[in-house]
Amino acid sequence: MSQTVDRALSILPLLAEGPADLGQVADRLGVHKSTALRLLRTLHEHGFVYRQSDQRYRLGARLFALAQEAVENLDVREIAHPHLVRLNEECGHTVHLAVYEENEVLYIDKVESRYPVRMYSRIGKPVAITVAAVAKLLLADLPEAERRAVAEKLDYPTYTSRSTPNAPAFLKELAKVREQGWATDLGGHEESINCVAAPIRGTDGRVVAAMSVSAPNVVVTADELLTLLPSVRRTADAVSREYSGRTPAPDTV
Amino acid sequence: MSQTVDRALSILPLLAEGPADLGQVADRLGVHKSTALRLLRTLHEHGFVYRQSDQRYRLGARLFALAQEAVENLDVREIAHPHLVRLNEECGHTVHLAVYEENEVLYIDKVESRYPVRMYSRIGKPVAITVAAVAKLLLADLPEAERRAVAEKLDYPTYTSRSTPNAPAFLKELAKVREQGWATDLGGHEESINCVAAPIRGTDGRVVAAMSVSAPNVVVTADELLTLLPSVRRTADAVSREYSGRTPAPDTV
DNA sequence: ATGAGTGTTGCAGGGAGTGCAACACGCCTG
DNA sequence: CAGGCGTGTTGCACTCCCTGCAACACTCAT
Repeated sequence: MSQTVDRALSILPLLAEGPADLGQVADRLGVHKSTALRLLRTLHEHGFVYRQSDQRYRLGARLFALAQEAVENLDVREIAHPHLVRLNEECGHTVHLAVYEENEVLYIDKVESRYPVRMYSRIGKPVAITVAAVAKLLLADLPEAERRAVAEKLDYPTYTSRSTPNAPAFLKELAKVREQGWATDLGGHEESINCVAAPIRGTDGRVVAAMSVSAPNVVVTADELLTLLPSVRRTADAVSREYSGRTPAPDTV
Repeated sequence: MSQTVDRALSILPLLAEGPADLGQVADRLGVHKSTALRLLRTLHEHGFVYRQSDQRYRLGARLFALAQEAVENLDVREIAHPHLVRLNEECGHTVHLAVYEENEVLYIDKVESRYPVRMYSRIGKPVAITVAAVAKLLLADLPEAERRAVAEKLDYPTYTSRSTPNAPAFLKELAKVREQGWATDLGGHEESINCVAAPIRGTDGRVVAAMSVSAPNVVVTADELLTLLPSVRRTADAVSREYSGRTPAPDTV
């Protein structure tokens, strides 16, 4: 919409890949060096990029601080956190909290497993949207039209033999998830990792977030993990109640 | 430098305080609504802001994902992390890693205390720069001129009776820290919390990061905490060695 | 020294962003 | 239901700000 801003913002993901010098930035933006320089300067003044001692640019600290502030302001996260901790204390496995936003699902909170063998994940990382249990719950609740549109647009990488293969299969799975009110991912992302997830709803019943328990099957089998479903659902419901009670106007997140 | 970009970027910290609608954004920027709208649209397209169901804007997920990616790419952090974990296993207290960047010191990694009573802090949060032990180490290593300039410019909030009161006192403290090669914060930020910190150096001997162990004095007295100084220094030195060995060109971070 | 490779700085032209005013919409009130 | 707010949105001229160029400064190699 705004050319200058558009270019400036395009620099950031570019630098996220790693530090780059002026020439590289200019090339990848397709603009003159002097133009890139001025954009970088503006970003620099705001602390969004940082200039290393070797003159190359990389993402700056302010960006990081901003993001932290943003995520801390998410109501659901704040409310859910103690519940996640309690669930973790109860079962010992990794507990995740995720939200949906603009074709992406991402973890906004996490409590680490207390077992030595842990699942790898990180807060802020976009989730494997076609297979993750939390993603299924969040997408299953979208309005029909949007759900179809999103499903069509997605890629369906075959992480494992049990990954969701394509849009129709995904939509079918979403229908099932929507019906039953909970979801699983049994080795669809990583062969040896299983998850079981439940939705968190706002006052209007819309799914605002989803939480899951994940564990590698060297620790517990899929069947054993499924026995945790009731406590996961109980926890999610408790969060829903608290969330609904506290927020007067229901936000999408 | 670039007006449009400048304005657009100013929106982000503004939204970090909380969601805002178009009018509020326009007012605080001092521009016409239509201008603000176009800036917000551009930010939106890049996923930096998100539009809630009530039409208000807040910071978007991409921002968060970007920041995570950025911090994961920091070499020091990657190298230091296992060492921090080991130190935590050894002593049980909260371990922090911090860097300096453009008049700010911020935590880039943290291992939580294993004691029930913990110090509050968060990754990405700017550190109380005039009192924190890690901040002292990072600032003490700046070139004389810059160090003075920064010290003059800072505020000196009196968090407690033992907080650094003003620039001269701070510079004196920095000189001492520089001399001895380690630093402490004994109740300068929170009355009941003590820290002991050591520097991490790059190939050229410049301080690139600092790490600390913190504990409330209900868990250990300041004196007891000081007995950990040798292991903190040992750990920091180990990180320094590994970091120097691995990075061919020394970066400021 | 000499050159290639950087990053940096005026400058003039024109395209891009700006503010205005008018419009569209939802929401409340009488 | 009409009317009146308070929003967010769009078209359109004007002009200002951004752009690309070319020349300059600087640091490394060889």
